[in-house]
Amino acid sequence: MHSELVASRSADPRDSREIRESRNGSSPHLDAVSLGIIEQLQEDGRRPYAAIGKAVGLSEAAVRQRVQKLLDQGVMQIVAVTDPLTVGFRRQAMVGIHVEGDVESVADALTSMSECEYVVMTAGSFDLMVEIVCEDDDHLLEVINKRIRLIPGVRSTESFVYLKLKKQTYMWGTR
Amino acid sequence: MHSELVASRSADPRDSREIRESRNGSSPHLDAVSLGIIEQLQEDGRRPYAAIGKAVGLSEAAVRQRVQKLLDQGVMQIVAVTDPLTVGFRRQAMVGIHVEGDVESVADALTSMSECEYVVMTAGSFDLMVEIVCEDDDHLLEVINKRIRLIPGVRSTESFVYLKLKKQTYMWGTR
DNA sequence: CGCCAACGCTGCGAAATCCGCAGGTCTCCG
DNA sequence: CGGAGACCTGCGGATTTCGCAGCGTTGGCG
Repeated sequence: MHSELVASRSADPRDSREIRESRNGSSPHLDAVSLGIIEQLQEDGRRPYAAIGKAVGLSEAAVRQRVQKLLDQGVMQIVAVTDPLTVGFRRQAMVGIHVEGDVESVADALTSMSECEYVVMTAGSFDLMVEIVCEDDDHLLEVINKRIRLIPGVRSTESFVYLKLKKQTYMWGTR
Repeated sequence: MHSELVASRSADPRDSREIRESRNGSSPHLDAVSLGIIEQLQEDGRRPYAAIGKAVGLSEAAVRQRVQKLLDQGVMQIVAVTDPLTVGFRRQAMVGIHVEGDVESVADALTSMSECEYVVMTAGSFDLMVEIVCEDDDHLLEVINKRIRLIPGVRSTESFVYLKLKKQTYMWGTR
């Protein structure tokens, strides 16, 4: 929690916009303060705005506005996460997919399936990796054989059924 | 508040404890009400307790106590999640691991590494799958070659570098 | 150069939420 | 029967959230 983000000079929040952190060069420009806010919320998604403000050096209202914007922009979401196996979804699997043709369209088809929790395009022996959450074996079998394999462009798949989730964190930057 | 004799079944929250949902047979017993609470918080991690209470049929205080317990027990956590690529972590990869000997001990070693975001034991051609979040290529290379491969029991690894995260949700049960 | 709109932060009451606690019910034992 | 434990409700007081007005800075433009 002692994030020394705010050093001497940049004590004034208004400087932060111009800092242009070297690490992020991607789409939505996130300055050090927003990163700090995200970090706070990764530790506790319900932390009060005032407490976050104290940690990053901003007023309560400013934090609230920033959080709202981050949420609206889709940069982050504040949610409850669980181990699905604990909550009653008994079968989970990671599925690697080989694609021929347009990878993106296959990815989109997978994205629209509610059982696909996580879809990512990769480099390596698979073109796509998908995490699937199901109620039971029948459900899993149906999803893989009767739905995923029928998507145009899917050449073959390989499944890795989850036996035990050992770790699941959301604390980037906190380390 | 006399005990409404036949309150249309399970309208009384106290019934829920005995229902013993058939779907979950796992460790911490989650009844239908707690599942409902989790569902609410998966939609919005900051939803007020009173609103959740109204949705699941419980008082504000009761919801608060349940949420606290779920948090304490580690059944769920309320956090901000982002696309790491947006937040400045430029290299991410899924790594499949072949293990000889005790899988659990290798899993524990991986779990203690801060770069490992997600560790799961699987059935299939890999024994373990790990998601790794890094700052850049050098960092990723170091983690894979100089740390993971040196863990006793790791026979070989295969990496899938992330090109693009297409979907990421936390809405089990909401569907 | 000066004007003005856009943006982001602060400060401040009012309203809503959170929090701790006392009290009641039900169940499970010895 | 009596008591411990689990869980819920209700209720004030403390805290937080929310909306809005005000202000300084930035950047476009005549």
